[in-house]
Amino acid sequence: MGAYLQFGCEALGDPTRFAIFEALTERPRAVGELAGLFPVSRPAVSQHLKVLKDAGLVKDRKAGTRRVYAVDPEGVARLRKELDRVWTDALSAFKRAAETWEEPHNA
Amino acid sequence: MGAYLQFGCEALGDPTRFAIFEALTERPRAVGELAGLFPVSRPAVSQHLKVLKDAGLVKDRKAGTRRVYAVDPEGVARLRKELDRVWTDALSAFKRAAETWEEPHNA
DNA sequence: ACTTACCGTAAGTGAATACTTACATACGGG
DNA sequence: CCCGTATGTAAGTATTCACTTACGGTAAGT
Repeated sequence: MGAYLQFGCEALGDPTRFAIFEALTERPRAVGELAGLFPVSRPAVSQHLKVLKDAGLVKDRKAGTRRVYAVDPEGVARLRKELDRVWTDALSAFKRAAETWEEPHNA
Repeated sequence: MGAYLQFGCEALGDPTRFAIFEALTERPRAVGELAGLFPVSRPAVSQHLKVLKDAGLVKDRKAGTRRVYAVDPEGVARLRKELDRVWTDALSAFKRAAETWEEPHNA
């Protein structure tokens, strides 16, 4: 019953952006600190963070002149739940087709 | 601890490709059948299926003149496990930073 | 054998997007 | 105040990548 959901899997599609998110799963970090971890410019990191934030996967907080980003547990839980549904459907589809693997349904 | 993994999250980054994968979580389908479900050409579907197959998320089987694709439970389980680690890290990072996040101690 | 159905791949095109540099803004320290 | 730090945004570029059409190849039906 897909329809197409955008929930945030797109946000993790880019390797650099995924790596930035993964760095935030270690601890909250400022933008400049993140930029030092990857071979991209600081503005590029800012743009990736914007995508992650729009997807609800991270949130930010002002700390003096710096801006600290951290994972947003709410968005993370939501994405996890959506994906868990997909994985469950996938595995149940496999079990269901395990024996009828011989006859594909046609349209 | 990162390094950057490619495990297959990229494969689900594209909406069309994700929808194709989701269609396979319902039941195994032939290429032509999948192409009938989305407003893209059949070769486009073939290319998406190649990406999904290279990521280990689907497998294929010849059935006469048709080729039937189905979810690969092994690759699905692997991706699920990897992502579960990420989600776990994310939530534990949140709990660890929960106290220092809300109210910065005024000084 | 000829034909039809089904599919993968090659090649080329167009659009999405990740990246850069340049600029404007907010904060804190001297 | 002035200055250095830290960041977001704008604008432009370049590269990725999703898509199409064209073609070749295989399997089944007649």
